[in-house]
Amino acid sequence: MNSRFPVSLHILTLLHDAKGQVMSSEYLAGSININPVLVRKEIMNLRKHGFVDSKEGKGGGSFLAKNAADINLGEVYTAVKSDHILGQHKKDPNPKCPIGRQINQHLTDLYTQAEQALIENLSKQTLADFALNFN
Amino acid sequence: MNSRFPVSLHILTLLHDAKGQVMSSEYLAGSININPVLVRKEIMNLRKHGFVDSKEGKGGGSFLAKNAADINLGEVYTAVKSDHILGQHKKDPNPKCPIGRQINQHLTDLYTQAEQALIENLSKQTLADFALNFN
DNA sequence: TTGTACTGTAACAAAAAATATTACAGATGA
DNA sequence: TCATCTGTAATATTTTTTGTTACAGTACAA
Repeated sequence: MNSRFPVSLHILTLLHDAKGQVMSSEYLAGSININPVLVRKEIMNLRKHGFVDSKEGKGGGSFLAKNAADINLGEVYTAVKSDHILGQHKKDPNPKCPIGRQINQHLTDLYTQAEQALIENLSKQTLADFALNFN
Repeated sequence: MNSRFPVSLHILTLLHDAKGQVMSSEYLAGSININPVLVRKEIMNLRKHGFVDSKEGKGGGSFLAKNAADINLGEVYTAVKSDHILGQHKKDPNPKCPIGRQINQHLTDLYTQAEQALIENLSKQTLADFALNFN
């Protein structure tokens, strides 16, 4: 499992905390303790989804593009996730086995509904709620 | 993300389908299309949790140790999961940053409740229900 | 108009995690 | 007593994730 979700949430929390001030990838990376290039990549994704925006050039950096109360954690999760939460299944089970032949379809169905429950739970909380935890 | 959950579920489904007959790790591995040693390791874990049992020696193999209707998928997930579903967070964010200093605790809290929702959803379905999908 | 400090992005390297392989002792049945 | 399994360790390979280096392009500011 990669750490894109926690990294994204960390970035968003920092940007929220910055109250509109632009933050450099260098600074964000310093708080998270990862490479600035990874931060910039993650920010590209967050931008693509409309959560943040950024300014190039001297004095540039990034900032929240919408109100923290309008970003829910289910959306953040969705924006970040790539493969199935329950573990990617083998692409090529044995087609000669009646179970092997059908398992991927049924796993996909199972994952889809389980993931939906996860997302619904995360969606109950906004970035603003989450940031409220910090003092 | 490893594929322990789908592998475990695949094994359990095959054993259920076998209706009590012992199945060799070789056969199971053949349906899943992975290495038999991995199957045996996964079976050790499923055994430890009381889902299956196995017989050594010639003609040996494994079989379900309880009724499929008494194994729910939430339990299977719990038996198999190692790290956090939402991605493990960095162990060492910057302690000098007020956000970095506290984020891990809050991520853990968030994960715990989100994972709970996932498990509750999975628990609605038993192995018997899942196996019913196959024909 | 030139230097400085950023972003965006690609290409490559290193580290970590997952999976596969080999090997073999011990159990069990025929 | 042979053949066929499990259980398990040790090691190798592959894949995924993360880090690093590099540099073009943008914007501000002296």
